[in-house]
Amino acid sequence: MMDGKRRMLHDDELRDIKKGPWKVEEDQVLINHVKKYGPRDWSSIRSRGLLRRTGKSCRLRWVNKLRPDLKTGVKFSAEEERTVIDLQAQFGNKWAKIATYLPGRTDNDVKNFWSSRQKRLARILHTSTAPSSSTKSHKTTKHLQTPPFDFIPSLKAPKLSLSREEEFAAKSQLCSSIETVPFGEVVYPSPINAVPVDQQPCISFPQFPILQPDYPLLLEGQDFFGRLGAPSFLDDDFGHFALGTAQVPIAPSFQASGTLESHDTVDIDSLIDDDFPPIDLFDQIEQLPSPSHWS
DNA sequence: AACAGAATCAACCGCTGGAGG
DNA sequence: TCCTCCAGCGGTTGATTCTGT
Repeated sequence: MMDGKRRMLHDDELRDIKKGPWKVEEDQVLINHVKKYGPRDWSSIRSRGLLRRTGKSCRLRWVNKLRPDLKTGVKFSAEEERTVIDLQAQFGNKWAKIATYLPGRTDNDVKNFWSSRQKRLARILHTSTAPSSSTKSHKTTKHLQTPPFDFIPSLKAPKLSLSREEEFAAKSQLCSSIETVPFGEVVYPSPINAVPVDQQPCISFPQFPILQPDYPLLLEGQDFFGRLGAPSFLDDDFGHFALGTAQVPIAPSFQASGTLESHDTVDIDSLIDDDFPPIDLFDQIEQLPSPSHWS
């Protein structure tokens, strides 16, 4: 419990703290501090009266904005996107860790990129599942029948901080649940079916391979859902994630459409950036059988 | 041109863990 | 051992910019 005097001092300090956008002069002070002392002793900046910012705020400003090696104003390249998606699958939302693999990018950059992507994809899926609520005539949604995506909002990411045992248990549960997915039969290309359980696509999700151009279609389908934000896409629980991974319906859908064969390939870069996810995806989903035909 | 909605960005907040007294 | 301080991290929010209608 603080005594009154110290409490008052604390409140005064709080009142004296400046927040909000940084001015050029403040930046200059901060840069000068770093030049003199290095990127440390952030709280001394305020205690010595140089700035009315908290040490925390100073550090953040330096790390996210003033550091000389930052790629400010440069959009994420396709390669960087791939890296983030891959590493997010490996490490989960460890943005700082992921950022260390991306020169010139901060954890904030990565985090913003990811959340922006999640929002976009969630919106795309939501739009595709609620055609009546949209007044916009979108070429991919206007004909949409009742899509089998009602389960998606209940998806949850695997907790990537799981212990190896927990992860294995979750993976096992995930694989065993595949058979109950309400999309009917699961069709995997035989090479995938041939691999051991713990290497089948439904569970290798967080570790999908470094992508190459002309990657096989069905692995692409798998990767597509990785791109949807695996493993935290729409952020729910791992058990339902089996449904959410939904490489399950996609592969049969592509096959059923008769437009693509399992050995077909797609240009991976076409799935990234502005056109990702491929808008045609929903045309494929559209062709899925209605729930009354599932059994 | 005006507006709405989406996307992006910057900054804050709360929490955690480590170091040091 | 406990307490305090600090650095760092992830989540969230609000402002600004962009884009489509």
